Amino acid sequence: MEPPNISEAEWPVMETLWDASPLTASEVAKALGPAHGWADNTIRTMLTRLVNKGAIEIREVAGSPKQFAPVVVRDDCVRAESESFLKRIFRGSSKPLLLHFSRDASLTPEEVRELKRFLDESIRSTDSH
Amino acid sequence: MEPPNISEAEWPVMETLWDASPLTASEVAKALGPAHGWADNTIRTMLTRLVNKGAIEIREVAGSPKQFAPVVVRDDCVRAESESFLKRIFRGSSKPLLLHFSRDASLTPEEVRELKRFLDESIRSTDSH
DNA sequence: AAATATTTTCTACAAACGTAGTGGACAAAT
DNA sequence: ATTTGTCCACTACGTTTGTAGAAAATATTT
Repeated sequence: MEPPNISEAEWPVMETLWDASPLTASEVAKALGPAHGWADNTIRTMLTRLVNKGAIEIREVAGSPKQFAPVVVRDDCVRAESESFLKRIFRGSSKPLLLHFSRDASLTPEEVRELKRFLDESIRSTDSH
Repeated sequence: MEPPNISEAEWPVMETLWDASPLTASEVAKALGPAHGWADNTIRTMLTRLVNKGAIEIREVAGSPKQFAPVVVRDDCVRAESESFLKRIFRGSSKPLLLHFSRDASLTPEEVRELKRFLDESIRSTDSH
């Protein structure tokens, strides 16, 4: 099950549902807050489209508003988007990507330590033979 | 000058021109090769649209096919896309992004060293005062 | 010049996106 | 029950994207 394409505007909606679900449409709207300046109906439209895409599903609850919950796992969507991004913008090559994002990362020293550990591990697992 | 939005399909065209320019439409088509399976006219349409977006420009040459050349700098486009990607998919937070892409990066030990240097620098530039 | 190949300009058209309005259905409050 | 508020199903509509055909304008070859 390839995760469906989630459009730019749809991402915040998905994030909301990944953070907490199931939620009714108005709960989603409340969670998103006024920051986006979206009319309620806009959010409902996005929810409908996400249902059609198979990204989320409806939970019918007798006598009360419908609820929505993710079907696709966030991690899968992140992976898919990341892969496509890597290919498209960095020609599929991780190193330049990592360099790019390292430059402006403004991480704390602990975060840097953690990352370096990861990098070391990625070597070890690579040159196994 | 904010770089204009370059769509998914348009990126390979831009890359071609960033690699070598100016090129005529058919040179672009040749450079792209048959891999994409695009009709020539498709490529021409993309070129026209990129001109309209201000991403590339036409160099008129009397008595021979028009040539196209980038107006926007690759690095600016990469930066813009990267920022939007970081915000959208990783909630603006570099660390998870770096972790994600480190995992499957399969870098050589030298590359890892280089990256670590960059990470260290990003600390230093942060706590400067 | 006539025929042929190439280039360029227009037009097309469906799917996806961003953004929402309308109007009916249903539930809650008076 | 009537009003009022909420929810939801439909419809709308301009833009961007992916993909290209048709036809006119030019250039090239014979």
